[in-house]
Parts: sequence; C-alpha cells; structure tokens
Amino acid sequence: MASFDVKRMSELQEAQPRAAPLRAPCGACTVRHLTLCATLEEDELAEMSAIVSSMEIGPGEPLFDEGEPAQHLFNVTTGAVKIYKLLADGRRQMTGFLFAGDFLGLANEETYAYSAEAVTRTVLCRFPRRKLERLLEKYPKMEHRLLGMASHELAVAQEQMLLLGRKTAREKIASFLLMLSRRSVQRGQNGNPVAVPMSRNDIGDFLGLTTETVSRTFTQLKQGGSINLLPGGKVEMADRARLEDIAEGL
Amino acid sequence: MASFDVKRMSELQEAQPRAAPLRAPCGACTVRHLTLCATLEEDELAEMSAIVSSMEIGPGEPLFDEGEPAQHLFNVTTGAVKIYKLLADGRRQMTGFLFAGDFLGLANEETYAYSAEAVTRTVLCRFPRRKLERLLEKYPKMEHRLLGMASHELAVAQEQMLLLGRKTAREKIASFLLMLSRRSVQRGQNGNPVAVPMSRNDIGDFLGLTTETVSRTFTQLKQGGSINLLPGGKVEMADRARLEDIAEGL
DNA sequence: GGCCGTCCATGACCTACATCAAAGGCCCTG
DNA sequence: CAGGGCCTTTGATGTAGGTCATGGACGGCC
Repeated sequence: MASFDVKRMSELQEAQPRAAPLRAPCGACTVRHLTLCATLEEDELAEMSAIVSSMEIGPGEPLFDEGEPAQHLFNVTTGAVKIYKLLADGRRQMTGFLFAGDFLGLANEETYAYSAEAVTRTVLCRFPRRKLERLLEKYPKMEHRLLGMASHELAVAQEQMLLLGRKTAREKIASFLLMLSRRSVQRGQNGNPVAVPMSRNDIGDFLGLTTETVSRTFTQLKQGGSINLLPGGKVEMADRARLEDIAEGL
Repeated sequence: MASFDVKRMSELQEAQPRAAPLRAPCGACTVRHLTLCATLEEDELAEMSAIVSSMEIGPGEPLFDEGEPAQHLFNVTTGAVKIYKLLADGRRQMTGFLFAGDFLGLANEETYAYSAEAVTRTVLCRFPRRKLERLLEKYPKMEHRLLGMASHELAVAQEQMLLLGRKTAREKIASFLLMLSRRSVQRGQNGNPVAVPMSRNDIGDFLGLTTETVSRTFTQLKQGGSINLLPGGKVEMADRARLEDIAEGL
C-alpha cells in the first residue's frame, strides 16, 4: 500500500498536465445522462469542461481519505470505487460501491466524511470544489439535480441500514447481488451474469459480515440452485425470483 | 394500532381547518435557525407562512407510511419522531429519530421511502410538496440550504452504517447516548442528564439489537460506572470520556 | 516455468447476541 | 388504592455468524 501511495502522490500532482489531452471531453461523455451533467445545455457543458479534468487510478489506489480537506468532487466514468469508514482498531464499513455515472465527494464539512479507493482500474472526472460551487450558484437547476441525487442516495442509505441491522447473511448476499444487477442494467450493462469485481473481503465489509461468511453463503446459494459462480468474478442468477424472495426475507 | 389509524385519518383530514389558528407562526418560530427556513428574509418567510400549516400528533400515532404518496414535507417543531422501514415478516429498522428543527419527508420518488411515527407528543410544520417545490424553484438559496441538510443527513447515515455493521452492542449504546446528547445540546437543551424518550424496543430497532440486549447493555454500562439511569427516561453520563472511548471502539 | 502473495473455500470450534420465559415496576384508570 | 396493561429487567438456553486454521487456485513476476 505504501508504494501505491507514492505512486499516487505523483499521479495526483501530475494530473492537471496529464489530463490535458482528456480535457473538454464532456460533449462525448458516454455516461452523462446518468450524472450531474445530465441537465446541461451546450454552453453550460462548455463551462463544465473548463473546470473538469480527467484522471485514472488503478485497483487498490486511494482517491482520498476520511478527514482530508475536501477539495475535489468526482464522477466515475468507468470502473468501480469503494467508499468506507474505519474504526480505530481497523474494523471497516463500506458505505458504498460506485460505478460509472456515480458521484462522490459531496461534503457538508470542509473535510471528506469517508475514504475512497479504486476497486478496478477507474477513470474519473474531477471537479475543483470551489469552482463547481460557483457553477452550482450560477445554474440552480444543477443544484436541483444534485439535490435529487443526494436524496436518492439517502433512500439507498436507508435501505442499507435495513440490510445491516435486520437481515441475515443469506438475505444480505441475495440483496447485494440483486442491487449489483439492477445498477449494472441502469448503466446499460448485462444484468444477469452480473459482474462482481470486488473481493469477498470487500463484500463482507459492505454487508457487515466476515470474508468466511460471505464465501460460505455464496456456496450455500449455489448449492441451493439460486446462483452459479462463473469464472472472472461473474455470478449468474439462476433463479432470480427466488433471490428476490430471499432478499425480502420471505 | 388499528384504532390509532382511525383516529389518525380523521385528524389528517381535519388538520387544515384545525391548524388555522396556528397559521403564519413562522416569524415566531423558535427553531427556525435549525431548519430549512433559517436563510429566509421577511418577505420570503411570509411566503412560507402562506403554505405551511401546523399539526400535532400523540405518541405512537403515524405521520405517514412507507409507499404512501409523498404529498407533504414536515419540520418537527417540538417532540420526537421515529422513521423506519419494515421487512415483510415485521422486522423493523429505525433509520432515524427526529427532534425539533429536523426535516422529514424528502422523497425522490412519488412515494415515501419510509414510515414515520410520533415518539412523544409532537408538533410539526407541514408543507404541501408541490407548493414547497415551487418555492424552492423561486428561491435557489432555499434549495441550496436543503442540499446542505441532505448531505449532512448522508454523513449521519454513513456513520450509522458503520455502527450497524461493525460496532458491538456496548459500542452501539454508547454511541447512541452520545448522539442524543450532542443533538440535545444543538437545539439548546441539556446535554448531560440526557432525555431518552423512546422505548428500549425502539432503541433496539435503531441499533440493530433486541430489547433485551439494549436493557442488559444499559445495566452493564451502569454497573461499570459510565452512566446512571434516572427516573423519567433520563440518563446521566457519569463518565463521558469513557463513553466516548467505548463508542470509538477503544 | 517456478515462486510468492493474495484470494477463496472449507472445516472445527467459540462467543455475542438472540430467543424464550418469568417476574417486578410504573402508570393509567376506575 | 386496587387492578391491569405495558415496559423493563433478569435468567437460562440456543444459534448465527465470528474466529482460527488449513489447503487449493489463481495470477504476477523474475
């Protein structure tokens, strides 16, 4: 991890110049309809292009850490990011997995409330916070859109609290696979053999379980005929209706 | 509960006329600095007054249910409200307790994402959703304020996920008491013998525990000298520093 | 192509919390 | 102030999932 940090610092510092060739790509953005930028007109998009820069990080590389000054906001273009909080002794709770189109870094305080790290190779759009805020002031409909996204996040967070506080391991895993599948479809990818790019350990930290329990539960669902584990980290949902029932506690 | 429902329906229908005497109290609102209305000027406040009505519900009475059309937004004036989600078999997860100054009913979809019910006798301001939306359009700084509130809620939700997924019963109860205390201070009330108006069962459903575990953990903390249970549902934090340590997992 | 590190799976055992049961205490009401 | 309901506390017991330990599969790298 330490070696990654070194690499990362140089990357972050270089990001501005290196990103230059990638500047002003907003017009060609393939996930714009999913993002904050969905509502923008031509000229507004140009203003966004002017403040945004693109960057890329590899698996396991941190994007920012909890408590760090929140100087940028990000939008995932391709790949996957995990966000999490830690306790003093190292216990970790993932609070979300983010994919293409997802927004992160929104901070009410001056510092980030959570850490963020790449799961796979990930490309992001980076917005300087101050500049984005100025744009939000200028275009209230962007702020409106952002409010919509935030309140959606809030609903997702409440669903996750229900999962963490009240669901069994089986129900948690079933819910998790269904969520991944739904989100995969949302961004136009295949919903059924669903890509599960994160490790068992990451999944455990997302669902409030251990690696072992996640693993056992996968095999249990497989033996029950609900899923099949395919190579390359894909999971086939052999009986989706059954999974839906399990996820709801039926 | 069924009898409450009957009572409630009639109350909701009557609310408009009954609320009339309480109309236009925004100028005198004692919790305005905590609310959505904090940023408003005289004339804007008058516009708020024109669309808001006041209402009151007693302990255990529902405010709305998950899935119901989201026609109103609310601001708690006095009292306490619990919001929660249910699984099919009745398992319940509280997703929050709301006090004076707190806002609820924000819904991205057309329906409420959770149910809300009074914990104590509670007075609320009620805003028709459509009318409030029109006002938000007119006054972007109100929407800005709302975004700030929503992103604060998001940070709180993430903290709660950490609690639900990774903390022990002891740590959960300590965190809970500290949170109640902090919020009590925020709205200008006494932070140390802290009021705990909700039942052990409600606390359990908030922390992902059973009534019995909540009760046992309270007595354990009491015997450890960290807290004292006072009559009237108050808890004295005898050793706050120790509670802070417990809450952080130290 | 062999080595090493990481991830995943599985087994044996353990524990924190749930469940089941029962007995006070408190408040309301008649 | 007696009775009843609800909430809380406490005890005895059960179990889902955690912990610890091992081996196998996969993938990167010299």
